[in-house]
Amino acid sequence: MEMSDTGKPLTSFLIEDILSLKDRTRLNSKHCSQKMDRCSQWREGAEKFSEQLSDQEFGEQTDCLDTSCPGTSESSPSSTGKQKRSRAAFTHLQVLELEKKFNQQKYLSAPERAHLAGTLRLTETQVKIWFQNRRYKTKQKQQTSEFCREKAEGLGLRDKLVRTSLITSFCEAYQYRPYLWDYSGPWGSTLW
DNA sequence: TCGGTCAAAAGGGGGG
DNA sequence: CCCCCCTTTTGACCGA
Repeated sequence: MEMSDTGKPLTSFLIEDILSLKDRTRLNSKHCSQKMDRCSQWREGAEKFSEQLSDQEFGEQTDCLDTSCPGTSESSPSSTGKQKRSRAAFTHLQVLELEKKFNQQKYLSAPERAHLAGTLRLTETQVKIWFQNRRYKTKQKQQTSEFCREKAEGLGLRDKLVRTSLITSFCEAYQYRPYLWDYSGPWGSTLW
């Protein structure tokens, strides 16, 4: 189990990050209503894993990884002829570990990728594509933050109503995309 | 059950 | 090969 400088498992920080979405989604609930449940999936998932990890060290515990994940098992071409493209739904734990690694480094070498894939019971391609997509999402998020900050700066502090309106628009646009929310974003934590 | 919606895994083009 | 940059398609969920 990899530890942070403070001695806490790195995994716990990820869980804290995900759990922090709880308060934000609650703040956005007046815009969100029904779609709140999608965010709830993340929260509930994080809470469940938080409980799991408090009971047992993750370490070499791999049997809790969902091997029924469609993408992890080699999908042999069906005899029906036309092959339907399948999209694997990674488990929360797989995503947690991928996120943990991504927090450490944005790019993986081939050996690192192979090791991670083996640990998570994913293919190397899946890990590669996941990192690729994740980098793209991060970039999108940064661009969004950048854009919104420039907007707010352009308005200055004199008109907080306008700024609030902008922020509200932002929240409405990205309420269903938690990964786009910048934790230490341009408006800081006071916004949330 | 069915259609709408969303996130995200995978596809694919272009470049080094 | 792998990367970025979208785009497509799928799986999961929800309300009616």
